Amino acid sequence: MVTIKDVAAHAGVAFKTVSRVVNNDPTVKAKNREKVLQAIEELGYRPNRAAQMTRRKKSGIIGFIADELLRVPYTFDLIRGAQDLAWEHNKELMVLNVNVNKYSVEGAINHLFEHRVEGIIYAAMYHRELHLPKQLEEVPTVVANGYDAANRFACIVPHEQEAARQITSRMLNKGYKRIAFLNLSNNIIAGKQRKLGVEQAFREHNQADTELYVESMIMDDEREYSVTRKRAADIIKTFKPDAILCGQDPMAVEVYFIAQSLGLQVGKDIGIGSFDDWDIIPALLQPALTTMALPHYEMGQWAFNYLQQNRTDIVKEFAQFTLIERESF
Amino acid sequence: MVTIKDVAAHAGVAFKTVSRVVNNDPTVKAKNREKVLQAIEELGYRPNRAAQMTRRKKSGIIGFIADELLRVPYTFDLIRGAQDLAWEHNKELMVLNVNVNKYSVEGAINHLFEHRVEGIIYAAMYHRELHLPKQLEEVPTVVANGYDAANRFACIVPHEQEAARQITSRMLNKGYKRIAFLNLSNNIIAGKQRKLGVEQAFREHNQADTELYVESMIMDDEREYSVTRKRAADIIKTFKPDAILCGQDPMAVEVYFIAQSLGLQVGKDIGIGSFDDWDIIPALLQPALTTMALPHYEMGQWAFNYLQQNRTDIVKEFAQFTLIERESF
DNA sequence: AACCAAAAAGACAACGTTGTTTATTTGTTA
DNA sequence: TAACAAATAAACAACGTTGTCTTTTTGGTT
Repeated sequence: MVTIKDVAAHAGVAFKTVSRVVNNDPTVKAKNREKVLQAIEELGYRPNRAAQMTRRKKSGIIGFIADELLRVPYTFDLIRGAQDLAWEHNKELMVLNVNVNKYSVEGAINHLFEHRVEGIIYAAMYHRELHLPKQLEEVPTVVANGYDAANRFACIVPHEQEAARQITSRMLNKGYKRIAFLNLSNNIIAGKQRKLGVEQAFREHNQADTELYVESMIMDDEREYSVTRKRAADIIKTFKPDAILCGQDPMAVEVYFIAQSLGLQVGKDIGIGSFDDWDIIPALLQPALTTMALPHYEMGQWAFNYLQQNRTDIVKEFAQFTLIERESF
Repeated sequence: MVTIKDVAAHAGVAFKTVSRVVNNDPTVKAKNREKVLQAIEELGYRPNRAAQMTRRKKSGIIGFIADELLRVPYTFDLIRGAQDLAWEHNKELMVLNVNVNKYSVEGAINHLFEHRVEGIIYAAMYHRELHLPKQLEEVPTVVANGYDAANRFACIVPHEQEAARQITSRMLNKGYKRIAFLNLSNNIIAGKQRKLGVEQAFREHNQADTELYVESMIMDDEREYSVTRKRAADIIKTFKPDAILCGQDPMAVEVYFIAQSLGLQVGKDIGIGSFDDWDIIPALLQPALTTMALPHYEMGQWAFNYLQQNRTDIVKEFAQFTLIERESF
């Protein structure tokens, strides 16, 4: 590979002068700068980051640990959010996809430490409490889409309750009166907090809580989908809601099928809303599904910025969902 | 940060001895090795990769350029496939997500070159011909899920035709006789080649081609979904197929809705098959959708192995889809 | 105990940069 | 034109490793 010395020889200057040009040091005369730039061009010189790192004692690398199963499609936006900013700041994001069965989180951290990362973003697949290894305390760390159980690190999580309040409020404003909320499991944070948000909206609208039906459902497993569908059908038949709020878009798919089977036209006979903005699902449904989009991209950005600004305050930041209005209610 | 010299001082040996221990050099006496290992443990020493890189003149980093829109959920498996192997070989994967609007491919390549990557995996979002920058010729490069228009690099692509042949053959074997193939656009490779595969299966089964109806549809845009759905309904009514093969799983969702609206029970009154194994969609549908899974993980692995083995042969490898049998036909 | 070969450990240079110190060139003023 | 300060360029050390060469230690043989 071409080194700074090759460029210097080619341009007929000291190699330190080349270094100055590369680093935009203003104390290089225009004529020499020109010569050097031309030599760089001709030889195709590119600075060696590893050498820069050793000398500067800064890596310019931010570690990104992607918690276990980054299968949920939109979580990739977490990476994109961080990476787009990293690019702007001329830093590298080193993404390690941690699979509990294969390489442990500790292993990933070790890797990153060997690269002398300037900080670590730990991103969880879904909003949850995390028990993070002590090692992470050695380097600035920020958690995205989850929070540290021991409250050692700053974090950003989706504002579940507010999102639920907003979409429910929107439904009530549109005139829907009787809402069935097919919530996620009550064992996970999203389920717990969204329920609070829905109830809050009902209170704020002075809506009788008898007009609200909440049931928690599990949709973690393929085998449970048909159970979900049957149960949802029962609820529609017995509670007779004029709108259904689904805990996540995949559940909305089930509800659309039920609605069709019952001869109910979504958006007309029954309103449907949801959470996530899961990949192409909302657009695929007809009418297209109105849903609260998870703020993954924003969380990725926030996490990067937190590190970039050398912050050390242990905050818990809430990221706002975005209401994506389509035609389902 | 703790350096090799700190460890040496702590253990009371020359720093070179520490280096030997770290690199498993057998010419270190057990007693010294013990002392060094203990010092490493006590001080929490971790080798500095950047320093190793400069001295060894090898980076141990493989670049991974993720073509524009890695939004399609399962394409993340390409990264996983490569990264899992990288991990095994104690190498780092440096993933750059290239967005045509923001940073160009050239910019990404420059970044990677500055890190002195030992090779580059260029992964396309969907199977297509690529016009890759000349710069890539400077370093071992392999293309995944696409191929270089100028045939300068080895590549691996999904075996579209064979996949189509297999699933069609499976349908015919199961007794379906009259198949409507709602193909992807004929302008893209997957569309073109899958059509060939379907036709091949028909020939191999001595099935009259009048029993096959093929129509290419575009599903690139939300606004086209309802068009797709209407057109598909027409085809079912006029061609009266006993099975429908969909060009991609999202299209199958549309077809399920149509089937339900026509009172047809999927898997009984009409068989449905598809391509992609797109995220949770196949499992979400009821009955669950039988589909040909795209071999993204395998392509990622193959690409890494190609580089790892220092191959230079310009091959075009075909990756086999996997038939995921569920209950839709 | 002296010798010697083999094993082990140490010393020192090198990798490609940048930081710091020193030397040279340039331009201005007397 | 001599003097001098400021601007520019060069020289050299340093970053944390590993490669190479040299020295020391070890243990077996005479």
